Amino acid sequence: MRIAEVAERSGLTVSAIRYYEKSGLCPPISRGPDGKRQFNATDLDWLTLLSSLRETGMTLSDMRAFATLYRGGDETIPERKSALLKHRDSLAIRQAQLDRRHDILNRKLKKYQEIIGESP
Amino acid sequence: MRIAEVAERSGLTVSAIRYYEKSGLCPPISRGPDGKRQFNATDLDWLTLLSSLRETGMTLSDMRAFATLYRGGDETIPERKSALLKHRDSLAIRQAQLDRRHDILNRKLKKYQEIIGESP
DNA sequence: TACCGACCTCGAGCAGCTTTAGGTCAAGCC
DNA sequence: GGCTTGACCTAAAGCTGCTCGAGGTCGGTA
Repeated sequence: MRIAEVAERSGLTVSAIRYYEKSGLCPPISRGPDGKRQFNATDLDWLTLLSSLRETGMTLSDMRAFATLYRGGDETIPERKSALLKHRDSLAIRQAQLDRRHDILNRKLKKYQEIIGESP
Repeated sequence: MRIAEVAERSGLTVSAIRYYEKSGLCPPISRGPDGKRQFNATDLDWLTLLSSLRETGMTLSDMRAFATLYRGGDETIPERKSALLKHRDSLAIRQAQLDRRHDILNRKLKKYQEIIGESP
């Protein structure tokens, strides 16, 4: 699979994928005879998970820790699970915060509405 | 009002407030005889709104544009309203995205659960 | 009087990419 | 065959939005 396709499917950008590889977030991707990266399904899955973690606010350094666990094989699953649980909690907090901020925006919009007096 | 109090109430950090003033996101805050910033209620309101916009993903440059409109007085309210509407839409999209990512995390957790076989 | 805590400025540092410059290679067209 | 196009490559600099550290000024208090 070409890098452009992986980018589209994982939700990362091409640059971000290269950056992630360079900084050790994913194992070195195998190369074709022309030096181009050739991704397999496992690479795609991993990058998609990384994309989810990143988009939900995990830092690269936490992701690196998670990647290290991953390389440790199945016996690190309980640790990985608790890392994800912790992250899911912080995501829930963040989502609640966004909801509140959303409300504030709505109230502000309502005020503007009252001032200019058009239909919503 | 002291800067520490404004920080706590608005949700910004002390450094961020100073940074926002320096980069023209809020009008110059009045100073006491000792050179310290003295915030009034209007300053607090504005910074709280900025905080909401920022936390929901608006860029500083968009916030600057919004601040410029604000300085233009009441006749810019329709423009401000449409800016906020647009931003609220993009926030909703972002929230939906987060929900999907949240689901992905949950599925991954479920898999781990099945592998290690404990109670959820 | 000497220290503490809260503020100040300015400049450097940091995360997490993105952009740019300069290059390789295969495929498609004339 | 030669030329262009487009997708990829690397390394390095640039960007955003702060944060942190150094070094300094106050007012209050033991």
